[in-house]
Amino acid sequence: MSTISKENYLKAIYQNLSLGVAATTSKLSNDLEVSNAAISDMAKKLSKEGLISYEKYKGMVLTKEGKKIALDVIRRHRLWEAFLAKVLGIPWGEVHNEAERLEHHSSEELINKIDEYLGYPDFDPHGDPIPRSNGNLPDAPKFIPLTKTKVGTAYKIARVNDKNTDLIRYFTKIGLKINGKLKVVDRLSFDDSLHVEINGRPFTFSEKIAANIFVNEYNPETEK
Amino acid sequence: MSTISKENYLKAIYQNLSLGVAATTSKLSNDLEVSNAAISDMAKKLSKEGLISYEKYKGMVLTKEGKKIALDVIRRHRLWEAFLAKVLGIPWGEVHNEAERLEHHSSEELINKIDEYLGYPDFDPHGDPIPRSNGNLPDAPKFIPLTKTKVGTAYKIARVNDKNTDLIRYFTKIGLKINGKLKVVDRLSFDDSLHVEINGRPFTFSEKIAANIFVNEYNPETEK
DNA sequence: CTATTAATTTAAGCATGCTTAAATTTATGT
DNA sequence: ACATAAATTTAAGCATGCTTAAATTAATAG
Ligand SMILES: [Mn+2]
Ligand SMILES: [Mn+2]
Ligand SMILES: [Mn+2]
Ligand SMILES: [Mn+2]
Repeated sequence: MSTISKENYLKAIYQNLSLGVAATTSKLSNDLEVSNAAISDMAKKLSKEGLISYEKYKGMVLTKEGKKIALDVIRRHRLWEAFLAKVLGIPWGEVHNEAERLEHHSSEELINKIDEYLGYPDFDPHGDPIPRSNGNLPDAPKFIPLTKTKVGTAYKIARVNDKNTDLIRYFTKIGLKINGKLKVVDRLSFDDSLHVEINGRPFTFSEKIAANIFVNEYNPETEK
Repeated sequence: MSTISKENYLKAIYQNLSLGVAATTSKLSNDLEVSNAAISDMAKKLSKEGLISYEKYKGMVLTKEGKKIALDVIRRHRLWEAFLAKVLGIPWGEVHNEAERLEHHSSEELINKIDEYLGYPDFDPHGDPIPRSNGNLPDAPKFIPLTKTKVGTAYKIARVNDKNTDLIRYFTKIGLKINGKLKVVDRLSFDDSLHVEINGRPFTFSEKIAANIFVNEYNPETEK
């Protein structure tokens, strides 16, 4: 049977794998903030239930069934984020934490109602794609982290990491938002910090911040 | 610390006491669908935490602190019910089950946003009063169960039991709704079943159904 | 008042999901 | 290749919230 804990493990495994990161014991231990022993323990259970494939000392991979559950949790999470932001005006930096709990406690009917209410959105407030009820992900333009951008080029914000409230509050403060424009002015080789321009105003991002912002090349044609 | 289980126990105790029913082991065992032993067990814990006062073989009573938590859970429950019904159009018979889970997983900020969004409503979709954030209950006209009504008199529906989806679906089907009008036509002494009229149409309610509908005397002055 | 029944509590045990500490396996540097 | 370090698993144990079965207390009928 699927429990809250199992849903969270499957989600964490999926999110690592989808970023090309191996779902190892220590990585998941770090992500889920539980001991390595807890991960090992749960790996056995999930494997026995056919939700992951797992061999001792190797990482974990989701089975078809496990992936289905993971995507469904992510769907519920992102729809809640979108819904809370849109209907209640909860800031995009705060919705993640609410969704983190609600995602485990909403019926399929409720989630589908939310989906319908929002007009079947493709993306959540942070630019993350919302899995459809059939388990498919909407097509999305490939984006790159700000750390891999070219100096002197303009970009469009496609996605930000949604997990840190403070960081997103800062984004709001400086006018950085999804689909907004950002120009990369300079990159300091000393620490890879980045000088950028948003709405004509200059800001400096540490490499760590830049790694949490994802962009596409800016195409003036598609803008108004 | 307060957990989901403890919130449910406190809520069940409150709801019994507020109906004048003693919160005994067997009553709570029945309400919460767990064994008597589980109730006894939890009673000790809640008592130790100062949330109820409890003596073996006597019933349980909420302390001030316990009552505060109970009212807060009920507040969250009823605001969720009202919100889901209003925003997503979820039928009033279905919202209870959703709220039963969401009530344990929403931050105070979220609940207050919902409250604000709804314009600080006094009642939920079933006519139950919504505790305010300060723990007060809104003033409400006292109502009586349909079983205690007088034959030949018209009443206004004030509240229905929200716990049975099928029953409420039936109410919807026959046009019975909160603030709607209902006339008591006859009561059969054989089984205390009730003949009523709603929108000019006749229906018969068993005593059990009648016990789950609460009304005030109908006052044509206050109606349009 | 007492015998029987009903209600409640106690006892023992189980599943889940954690923990820390010890043991084991794998990876790495020389 | 081999010693050491890092990662992982195993072992033992704990808290929560249940269960069933046995023991105890309270209520009730005669
Ligand atoms: Mn999120
Ligand atoms: Mn998001
Ligand atoms: Mn309800
Ligand atoms: Mn209700």
